[in-house]
Amino acid sequence: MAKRPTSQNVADMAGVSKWTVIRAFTPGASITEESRAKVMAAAGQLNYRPNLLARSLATNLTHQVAILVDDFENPHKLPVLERLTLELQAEGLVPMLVNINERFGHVHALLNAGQRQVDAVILFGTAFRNETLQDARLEGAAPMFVLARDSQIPGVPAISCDATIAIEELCAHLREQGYRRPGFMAGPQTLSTALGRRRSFKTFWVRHGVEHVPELPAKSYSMTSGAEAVRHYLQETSAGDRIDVLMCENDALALGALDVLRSEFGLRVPQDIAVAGFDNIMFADAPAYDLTTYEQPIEDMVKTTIDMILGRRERQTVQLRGRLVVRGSTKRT
Amino acid sequence: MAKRPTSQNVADMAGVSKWTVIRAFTPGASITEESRAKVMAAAGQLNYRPNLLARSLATNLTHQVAILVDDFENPHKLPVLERLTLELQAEGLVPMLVNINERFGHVHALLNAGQRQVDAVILFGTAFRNETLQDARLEGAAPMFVLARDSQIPGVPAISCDATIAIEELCAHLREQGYRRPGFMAGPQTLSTALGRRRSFKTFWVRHGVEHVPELPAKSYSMTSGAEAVRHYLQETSAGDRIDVLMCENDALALGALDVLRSEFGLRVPQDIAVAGFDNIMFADAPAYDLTTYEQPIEDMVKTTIDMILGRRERQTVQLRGRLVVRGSTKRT
DNA sequence: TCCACGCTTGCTACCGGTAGCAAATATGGT
DNA sequence: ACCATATTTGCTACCGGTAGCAAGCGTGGA
Repeated sequence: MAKRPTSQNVADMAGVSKWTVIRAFTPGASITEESRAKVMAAAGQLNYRPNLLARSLATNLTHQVAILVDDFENPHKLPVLERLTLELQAEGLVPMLVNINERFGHVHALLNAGQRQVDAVILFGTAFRNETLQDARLEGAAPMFVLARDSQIPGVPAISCDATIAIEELCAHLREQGYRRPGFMAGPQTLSTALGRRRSFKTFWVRHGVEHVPELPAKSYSMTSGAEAVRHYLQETSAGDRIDVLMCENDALALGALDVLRSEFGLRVPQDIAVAGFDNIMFADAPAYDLTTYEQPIEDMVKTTIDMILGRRERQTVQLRGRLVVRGSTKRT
Repeated sequence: MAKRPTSQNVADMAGVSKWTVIRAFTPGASITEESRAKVMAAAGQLNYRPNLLARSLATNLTHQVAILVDDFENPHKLPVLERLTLELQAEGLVPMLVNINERFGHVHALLNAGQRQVDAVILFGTAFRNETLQDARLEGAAPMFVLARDSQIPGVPAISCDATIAIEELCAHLREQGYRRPGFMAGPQTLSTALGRRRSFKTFWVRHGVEHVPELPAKSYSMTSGAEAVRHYLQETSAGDRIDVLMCENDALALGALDVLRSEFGLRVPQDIAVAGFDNIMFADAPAYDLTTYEQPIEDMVKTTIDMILGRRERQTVQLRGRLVVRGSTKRT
């Protein structure tokens, strides 16, 4: 394969120095129209475009942003990734997608991103331990931003959906519909950065006189875990003691639960039991599910994150307001 | 923020030259255990790691691979992206995710990837015109690979699921179940690279004496388009003339169709009409859908692509065999 | 006519590595 | 002890740009 032409090649052809070539490609640089035309003609012939790698090395700016993701099971990731890539690209930033898993952990990924000199790292909904991000080796690495999750780490801003408001709105709706025996399905609790949804949920019901809120623990944030969790709960609980509304930490769990409630236990939703989720994934809207849920302000979150990355906004944790989406799975009437 | 240390900084601290520092970090380089230890001690102190940008510039290898995606509506993208990122990372390659859309087309993306000196570009299921990829400006750009789609472009290998075998297997199953009035729901046909699924489907039924195979055109590969397409078909067709099995070009279309068949027209699946899809997305397995479908050999496709990128396998178009997944939506018995 | 000034162009030094040659040092055989 | 050979280390040149200074050039005013 032919080697890519460099500014020097273009310069030779146009009969100018390589710096003049560079200037022709630098907006606002000092160059005559005549030289620019000569350069552009030669560049067009040779099919020249500046090497961004070399530019990055010299300017110490790569315009690359790493996005760390660890849960590809959740369909919610897709629309956020779409938005994130779209908006990053609109700002001339290039998204680097990093798959976090057992073999490729946060520290590994962050060190790697650092070596590649990325301008910023977005931890998109990944489950991390606070200590991990405070690893000494990460000193002086690229600035980090936590998206769609909490973060207690000083200096690492989190941009997420305001869980307190969200859960208040959701619960107010559930109470209004007459539900009084709430249960909560929670994802893995091993991480200190667990979402505040569970806490807000309990707080609401305690305030309204419901002391005991059963918890259905799920192994992961997936449909199958949601199915398992509700199956286990129903097998262990007598019909009389059963909850009448199940709030799930996200839609994936909720949809898994819904399937089991209906197809395995023959329960009617929402007559026998209501179900609500969080995220408003595409399938929540399908007639087969018709799930009440809460939509995160994706666009707002993404734009806020990018504004912080570009320094157009103060880098600090913010919680943005989402939107309640009421559907059939919680409408008793 | 403190500037990252360079090999020179480490060298000064360890009392050696910067080249010795580099050698300490180069596997198999000629260096004494003693020097390496000195260097590593200093490097540890300073928290030094080689700058991969500089390395890439010098070696003309970035170990970056661009992945072009244009349809984030399809849930099938997620598991493939997971696998792709996982396997790329396992080979020390970094995935760059590029969102292709109206504002950011193929040529733009390819030129950009070229400027960033990526080692390869993967067109993952994107809808492109042949002429686009033959744009003169793309001369000498990074090698391209088409994943999960056909490609007629010479020099651009496509790695996809063998549609002929897949459709043969699917149709054989449908015929065996007694279905004799097949219909096909096709995605947008504007592109010359349309999938071969439709052709194979017609071929099968013509061979088995079914001359007329109605076609249900969908505007895009999404659930809502699938819903629309089937809605339109049922409104236009009298009950007697109706098909008894609907094959959809992918699962997203199939699930949208299923929802409409059941909830809007009160049809029973598979008794009144059977439905089959393609891709085996997560929700195809849900009790609410229980969709018969065909699973693409994701792992095999991804590994083959990477082998070609790394030059471990000849760069040529291959079609790999997937797996038929029979579920309730086509089981009459 | 001459010089001051502004715009344009070319230059050196640099970003942080790699490649491969040459010098310095270590090892071994006789 | 001494030289041949192998290993280790340092060096120059380079990858393809950027930054900012200095020289070249053209123009206008005195």
